[in-house]
Formats: sequence, C-alpha cells, structure tokens
Amino acid sequence: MKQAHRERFQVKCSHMEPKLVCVKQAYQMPVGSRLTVRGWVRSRRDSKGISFIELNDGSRFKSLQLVVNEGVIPEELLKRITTGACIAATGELVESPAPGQPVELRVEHIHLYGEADPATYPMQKKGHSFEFLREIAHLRVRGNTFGAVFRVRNTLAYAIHKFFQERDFLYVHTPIITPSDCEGAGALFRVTTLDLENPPRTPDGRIDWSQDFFGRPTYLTVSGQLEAEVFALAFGKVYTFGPTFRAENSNTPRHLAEFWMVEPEMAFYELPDNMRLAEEFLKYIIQYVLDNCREDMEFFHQRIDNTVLSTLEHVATASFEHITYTEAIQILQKAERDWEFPPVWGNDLQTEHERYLTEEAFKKPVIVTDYPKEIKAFYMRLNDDGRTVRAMDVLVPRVGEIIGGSQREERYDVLLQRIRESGLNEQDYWWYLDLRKYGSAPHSGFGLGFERMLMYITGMKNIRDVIPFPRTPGNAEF
RNA sequence: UCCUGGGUAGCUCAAUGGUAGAGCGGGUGGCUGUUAACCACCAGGUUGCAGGUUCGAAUCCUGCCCCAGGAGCCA
Repeated sequence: MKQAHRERFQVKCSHMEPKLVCVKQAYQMPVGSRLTVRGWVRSRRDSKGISFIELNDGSRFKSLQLVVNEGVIPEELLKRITTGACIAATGELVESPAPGQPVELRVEHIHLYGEADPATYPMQKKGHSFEFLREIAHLRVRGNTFGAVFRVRNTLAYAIHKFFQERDFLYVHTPIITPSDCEGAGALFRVTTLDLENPPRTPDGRIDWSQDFFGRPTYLTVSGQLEAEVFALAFGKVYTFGPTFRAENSNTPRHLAEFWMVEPEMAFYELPDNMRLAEEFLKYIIQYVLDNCREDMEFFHQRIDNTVLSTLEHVATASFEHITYTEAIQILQKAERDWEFPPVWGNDLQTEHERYLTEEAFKKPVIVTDYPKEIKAFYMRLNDDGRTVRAMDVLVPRVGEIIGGSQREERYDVLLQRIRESGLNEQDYWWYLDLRKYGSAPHSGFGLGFERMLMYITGMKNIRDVIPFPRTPGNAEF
C-alpha cells in the first residue's frame, strides 16, 4: 500500500513544475521532488553512458551531484559543461546508489549560461597555493576554502550584530572621513580633491589645505572610537562595525591597510565591566559560529588546522586569564627563555612576550591590564598610581592581540593634561573635551579586529585570505 | 621599513657551470555509477627584468622588480 502510494506520488511529482531551489535547499527536499538548481560546475566525470557533474552555488559547502544519462542532453552540450561553467539543471531528486552523497539530481534538462574554457580557466580540481589564489581573488571564491571562509565571515558578522542587539546596544555609523588623527600615532590615508600636480599654495609656499574640499586636511578613519564615545554618552551602550584604514607599511600575515573593526563603547562601564563584556562577546560569537557553520568548520579542522575545533570549544567555555602588565613582566622575567628583547617594566610587550603568555604560560586567552601610561594612548584613564592606565589587551594563541581597549579618561583636567603631555593640539579635541565638561561619566570600550577574529576561528594563517579583496602595501588589484 | 628565504611549463616543484625535466592541469583516445577517478599518447618554456663574468649561465656577480616568512607598527 505504502509503496503504491509512493509510486503514485512520484508519478504525480514528475508532472509538477520544477521548484527552483539552491543546493542547500535541494538536500532538504523529499526524494522524488522535481527541482531546478543553478550554479557553477566544480567538476565533471564521464563514464560509459553516464556523466557526473558536481554543482556548487555557494549556499553550502557540499556540492550537489548531477547525474546525466547518455542521450538526455546533446553530446555537444555536455562537452561544454566543464569546470567553472555556469549552468541550470532540472531533474528529479533521487536517492544516490553510491556512497558520498545521500541524494543526487537525475538530470532531465540543462541550460548552459556561461562556458569556462578549460584550457585557460585557472581554478583546478586540485588544491592551489593561497599565494596563487590571491592573484585570482575574483575566482578563488568559487573554491572550497574561500567558500567556507566567506560563509563563516557572513555568519560571524551576523553573530556580532545579534550579540549587541540582544543586549540593547545601539549600532552607530561613525564617519569614514575624519579630520582627526584619533590615536595620535600611525600613518593615515589623506583624503583630498586638490590637484596633486599643482596644489594651491599659501604665500609662504606651503600647500593651502584651506582650499581643499573640506577646507582642512582630512583622512580615512583609523578608528570610530572618539565618535562612538559621543554616542555612548547619549545612548549608554553603542557599537560601531565598519571599515578602518591604516597607511602603515606593514607587511605581515596579520595586517591590512583596509580592514573591518568592531568597537563597542559603554557609558558607566569601568574596566572590569569592559573585560567581562569582551570575554562574553568572544565566547558568544565563537559559539554561534560553531553552532551555525558546522560543515565549514569541519573543513577547516580537516584541511587547514586540526586544532581549530578543540581550541574554539575550549575558549567558548574556559574562563580567560586576567593579569596586570606588571604581573606579566614578572612572569616573563621568571620564564627560562632567551628573549630577543628582555622584558623590562616600561617597555611594551613584544610579540614573543605576548605569544609566550597566551600560548605557553596560560594556554588560553589572556587579558593584560594596567599598562604604563607612556606606551598607551592619551584617552585611557589614569590609575591612582599615576604611572599606569586602565588599558586592556586580549591576547589569543596564534593571532596575538585580538582586542585592545580601555576605560576612558572621563576627568576633564586629567584628560587635558594627557593631551598636552602627548604633544597633541588640544583645539583639535574641543568636542572630545566637551564630553568631559558636560555630563561626563565613566565609560569604556574596546576594538576587535574582525579579520583577526576570522583568522582565529578558521585557522587561516594569512589575513589576506579572510577578506574578499585584500589591500596591502603595493596591492590594490580588484 | 629592516632581516631571511624564494621567483624555472597554466599550477606545485626538480635540474648545484655542460642537451631545461616530473607530477598535476589541458587536448586526443580507451575503460569504468564516478567521488582529488583510472590507463595510453600529445601539446606546453624569453628559467622575474636589465647588465656583467665565462668557450658555455636556470646555476656565478651587480642593480632593480615581485612574492612569502620573521621583526617593528597595530586590530
């Protein structure tokens, strides 16, 4: 009876209009459904009287196997369906007789949207080096690794918004173009409409920036923090999530000239509250990716870094280590190690020091707080000792500093003093100082490098492989 | 920017002063409900660029360009 019912159902199905679905949906459809899927061919394998096409549309890691029996489509068309080609396929979803996939599509019809000449199409079935794939960033996204990277990137971005929105944070869009050198350090990209071949000059021969578009020098932002503080002192809890630009000539696997940063800023938060939020935040977004990108994460675990799943599961549950800078220096000085730079109180922690702390001393994320004021930014709140500031750096294995933050200096006189000490022009910070003059409050915040987080989660070793089109010194292709 | 290593076929690499090769990919044919398929044959090169040394340079020397890793800067 049941069998007869199913046969009748399938006959009925075969007369139904095919349903247009993505590959991810196709795997969830009942056997017997008539479907149309569209995507890009990963590979074609021919046998006597039968061909197998792997079709991927980016909707999930796994491709859908299309089965083409001889004579169903013209031989001439089949030959043009090669790796990289874009097609639509219509057919019936059937159980697969072979291991490797639960279901497959028995093809009735194929439409070829766009061919991909196999003699010149650079993506091969076999693995390529990441260095080579960077040169073809417009095509690398069709491969397994970059498919997984950018699905995880999407999910991570969503998790970040979800975390803050669930906690009543306001998402604020801080400006991309700013007049201020926020950190007081670091090279900026200048924004100008002046004719660089023949710029207007002042009587003493200098470039006359007053004739520039904004009537003053402007730059691409290196941080939205100062503007986020404005919003924190009106909305309480806010965050920014946007592009950030650094013109440093950094050539490392951890630096980009254009990257994305998440910067929460909270009124009434002191440093311990800030630390608690950072830890809760990291655990939440890691757990969200583990729960929602299982298939992609298993790929990273198998092919990229076989410690990635266990590390993330550990981080999502273990508590972070908390130490002060002073304690960190003591630990480093006691360590039996030949340091290239011996740890000395007053000097910044070197990469080798940070890695020792997080990878060897504690083997988990470490939050280091209360750095000497000389090595941190002017806006960080001065401790009562007068020597240290309420800074915090979150260090994680392999990536190093993933979060940098602090409690902000909310006392007008102290902040003014720090601005002057740092050699900054206090007039440039008039509105920032005003925040301390009118209704000031203790407040804190931090910055998370989005791509660094993505490296940590995926195990990818180079930051240029977790952003769609990396901008680094000497490279702005695409 | 500094230090180190590298640049040879579409890709990944070999050839250590003496005829530029292999695997993969590509083409052709064969075989097979295939799974990074398999077998055979074929095509494929300004050895990063410019000079120099040498009878002879992928190989040695000089300069430049590009890539990667480490450092600094930082997220």
